[in-house]
Amino acid sequence: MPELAVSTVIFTLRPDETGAMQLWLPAVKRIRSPFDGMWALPGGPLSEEEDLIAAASRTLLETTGLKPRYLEQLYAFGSLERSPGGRVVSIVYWALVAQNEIADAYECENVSWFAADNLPNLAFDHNLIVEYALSRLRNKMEYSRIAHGFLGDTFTMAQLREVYEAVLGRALDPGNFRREMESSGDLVATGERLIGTKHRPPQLYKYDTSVDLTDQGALPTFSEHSANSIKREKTA
Amino acid sequence: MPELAVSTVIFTLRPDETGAMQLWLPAVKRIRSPFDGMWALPGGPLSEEEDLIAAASRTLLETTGLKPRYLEQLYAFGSLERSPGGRVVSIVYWALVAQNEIADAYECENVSWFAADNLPNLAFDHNLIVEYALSRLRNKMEYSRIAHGFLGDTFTMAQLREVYEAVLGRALDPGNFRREMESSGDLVATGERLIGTKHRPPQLYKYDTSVDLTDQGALPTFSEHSANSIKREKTA
DNA sequence: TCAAAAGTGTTAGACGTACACCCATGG
DNA sequence: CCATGGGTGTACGTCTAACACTTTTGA
Repeated sequence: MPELAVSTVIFTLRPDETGAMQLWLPAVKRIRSPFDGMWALPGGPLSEEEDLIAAASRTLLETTGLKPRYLEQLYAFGSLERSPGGRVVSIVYWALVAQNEIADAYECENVSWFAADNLPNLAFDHNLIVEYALSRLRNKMEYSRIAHGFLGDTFTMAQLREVYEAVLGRALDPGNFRREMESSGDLVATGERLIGTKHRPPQLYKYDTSVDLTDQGALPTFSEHSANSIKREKTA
Repeated sequence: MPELAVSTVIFTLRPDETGAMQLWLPAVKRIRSPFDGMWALPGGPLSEEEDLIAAASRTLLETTGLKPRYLEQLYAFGSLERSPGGRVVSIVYWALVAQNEIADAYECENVSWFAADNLPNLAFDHNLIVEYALSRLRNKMEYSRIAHGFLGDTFTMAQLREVYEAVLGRALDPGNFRREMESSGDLVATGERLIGTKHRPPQLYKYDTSVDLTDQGALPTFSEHSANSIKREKTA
């Protein structure tokens, strides 16, 4: 019977040299065959007494020291050729974590973070999997409110917009973006302002977690921070 | 290690008493514990030497005698409680077949078709799975061209519209629908007309299979009849 | 000639996009 | 008072929904 594993693509945003936000993800170094020494997505075999999402969440905790702000199943990969030396079916999840929550302690010899657009050759079909996770992330960014998975509990409109811009890879009109977000009903102004900027102090917002719709499919509900919400999805 | 199975939700459209199209799907009668005697989604354990999608396709062939016109992975279900008596992880696919292709021979004591909105209690969590498959079908109907998975090679604009109306559960404006479909570039007029109606004979169309885009994720490509195509997805 | 569906035309409103402009703060 | 981003106003083009209307067939 085929072996069953769970892996997770974990995204966060980090500023690059110019200050622009960029997607990063962690990989772990393999310490046995096949692909010994190569970087791979964090994960491992599914144990008998563990839920799929629990396995993904545990993997994430072990790799980053974090609880995810968003976690969703991506796809089950099971083609015959994907693992030399033995059939493996991998159920892959993808997750968002906030940059400011990442414990530096977890950056070590066996765990390393890479820019998503500058990955090394990964083990197995993991480069393909990351590409697919990226497309899902970008797609979902357009119609759901997952963006705050990258952010702290409060944030300015500009910070929120930077998340969208980094993920979608294009500039957005600040005025239109503001109106769109405000009319969505998902945001609540905290009344406080961010001070210390060298310009007009921006309003701080948080997400409205009171009205937390789940998907129409009513299925992969994840609510670590009530992160989920769906209007409609356009996927593959 | 958990057992690994593949199941498939197979949709087709049948006219009800009033002539309106309705979604139907086949179930198979279980002949062993657990849930002995209950109806369940067609499927079975994944063998060592079989691709996931091949297993789904085989299941479908055994149940309906058909090759699917559309086939896509739905979700991997793996909660601990879903199968009394032993952990089972099910990777579920969903499929579309054309009504006129279904061989009646496959309707027997152990395989029966049900209206999707009038299902019996199914084994395991299969009612939940069908609900999820339905939401995915409805959602995907709005932005992709899967509709012809229910139809023969040629069809009239009205037949195509009936598919949309049945799946989405609402009436669509014939004029606007026509323009939308024509401007999509996916349809080609065959030049022939359907005769024998008691009104003006409608144009017959087929799908343009020359321009067959795959999804942006570039992943679950299925092209039994070049059925795939994606613009954007909105899902859970 | 009538019914019924095929197929075309037209219009009003919603919505997205672009961009001009004022506001509030630090330096 | 200037630079900078925060925040607001507005107008134009496109898309969509609604519906009137003409066309072509069978009966």
